[in-house]
Formats: sequence, structure tokens, C-alpha cells
Amino acid sequence: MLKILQGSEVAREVASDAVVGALRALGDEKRLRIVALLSEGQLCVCDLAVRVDMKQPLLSFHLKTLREAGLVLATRRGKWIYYSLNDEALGYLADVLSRTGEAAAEAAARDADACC
Amino acid sequence: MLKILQGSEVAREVASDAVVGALRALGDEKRLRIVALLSEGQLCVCDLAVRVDMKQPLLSFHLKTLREAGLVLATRRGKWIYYSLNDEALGYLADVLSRTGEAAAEAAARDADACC
DNA sequence: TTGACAAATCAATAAGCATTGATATGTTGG
DNA sequence: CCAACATATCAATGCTTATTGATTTGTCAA
Repeated sequence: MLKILQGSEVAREVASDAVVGALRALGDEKRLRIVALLSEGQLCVCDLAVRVDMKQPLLSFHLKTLREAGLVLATRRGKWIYYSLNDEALGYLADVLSRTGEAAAEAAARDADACC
Repeated sequence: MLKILQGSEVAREVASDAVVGALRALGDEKRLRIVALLSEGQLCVCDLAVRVDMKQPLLSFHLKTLREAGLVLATRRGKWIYYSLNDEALGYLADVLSRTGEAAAEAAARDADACC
């Protein structure tokens, strides 16, 4: 999941299942809030629940969604399960979007040349 | 929309409405496919419709979604409307995700220190 | 083993999106 | 102005996803 592909064309890479899945998981207010909190450090579900003002089952659902998208990692420590961001996955997503934007900018420059 | 904020904390910036909206718009297979195609250059709706194998009203709906999220730009040229990627918006999104990932990596390093 | 607590799962309902076909708007050329 | 074409919008339907409360699983400590 969100494995780093090398040398493939941006256009194909962007629309891969892993990328769609990760972006879909991120495209939700509550889940993005969770991601924002986790960017400051790992948290157990109970602490997260307080911070995001969600009931536990709902939070678990959203965490599962993020986990399945490869965006967060869970590690149990005693009674608690700590969630943290998968920074590699975020970096990879950022890289894909960045390269897509760059490709678009280059294409726009070409289009402008061809037109005028 | 997707205006660049400076100096604000990553955690707050990530979960902004504009970012959620853009990520939600991108988190769809068909729309991401559209974005991938547009990264190679601008296209009119009719050409896009052929490439993505969608009926025109459905494509228009997805384009509207992308437009409202600030991810694509539309310019009419005669009878045709050409869509292109908003590379600044993509760059901004990439930057936000990248900084979120970096913040998480730093936090993880701190957590590791504190723990062992 | 039992009691207490953390977290996940389940089943059911509600809410939001995608999709479709029909129709409307806008543009060009005659 | 009219005919033809490109695109957008609308209304209706179905599908996916979020949300809730109840229940289950897992862990610790006594």
C-alpha cells in the first residue's frame, strides 16, 4: 500500500488505487483533523477521542479507514493502542501531487508556446 | 480557495476547509483519472469524455467538483471549454502534506527519545 | 479467575454522492 | 435568426459512506 513506484509516468502513477484510496481517506474533515493531531505526535485512541470530540466507535471507524489507506500506524502498548502518522506515505503522496503539478506547469508552458 | 497561508501551524492548516475540499475532490477514481490526463496538457470536455469513457453530463459533474475545489481551471475558446490543472493548487496541497509528514517524522523522533 | 477499562466490530439507520436521461444555455456558421 | 454542436444543469434513482448504540475482544491488576 502506497508503495513507492519509481520511473513510471506521473500520469499513470497518480491514478493508482493506493493513491486514490489515500486521498479519499484524507478527504474527510474528521479524518484530516485526526491526521493534523497525529502530526504533533502519537496518541492513544482515548486521548484522540477527547481531542476530536468523537465517540469511541466512530473514532475507531475513522482510524480503521486511515489505517487501511496506509496513512496511520497502530502499535499496542499495554492496554492502549497508540496511533501515529505514516510519514513515508504522506511524503509519497506529497511527491506524487507535486510532480503532477509540475507536469501540468510544463504542459501549460508548451500549450502557451504552441498557441501564441 | 487553496490560498497559501504563511506562518500558521501545520496542524491547523492541514485541516482547513480548502484542503479538505481539495483532497475530497481528488479522492475519487474518475476525478483522479481526469487530473492525470490534464497533467499532460489542457483538454476540452469532448476530448476528455472520449479519454475517460464517460458520458458528457457525468464528466461535467466531476469537472464541476474539481473546479469548485480549485483544482482545475476552465477557459472557453469558441465553442469549446478547455480544462487545465491548477498547478499552484496542487503544489500547495503537496506542500501541506509534505510538511505534515515532516512534522510527524520529527514528532516520532522525539517520541522515540522520550521512550527509550 | 474476575473486574475494570481500552478498543474493535456489528447491525441498523441516516446522510451524502455518483449516475442517468432529459433539458437548458451558450456559441458558431450560414 | 436558425440549425447544429458543446457544455451545463436538473430531477430522480441508486449506491456508498458516516453515524449510532449494543456487543465483543483484548489487556491488565488484584
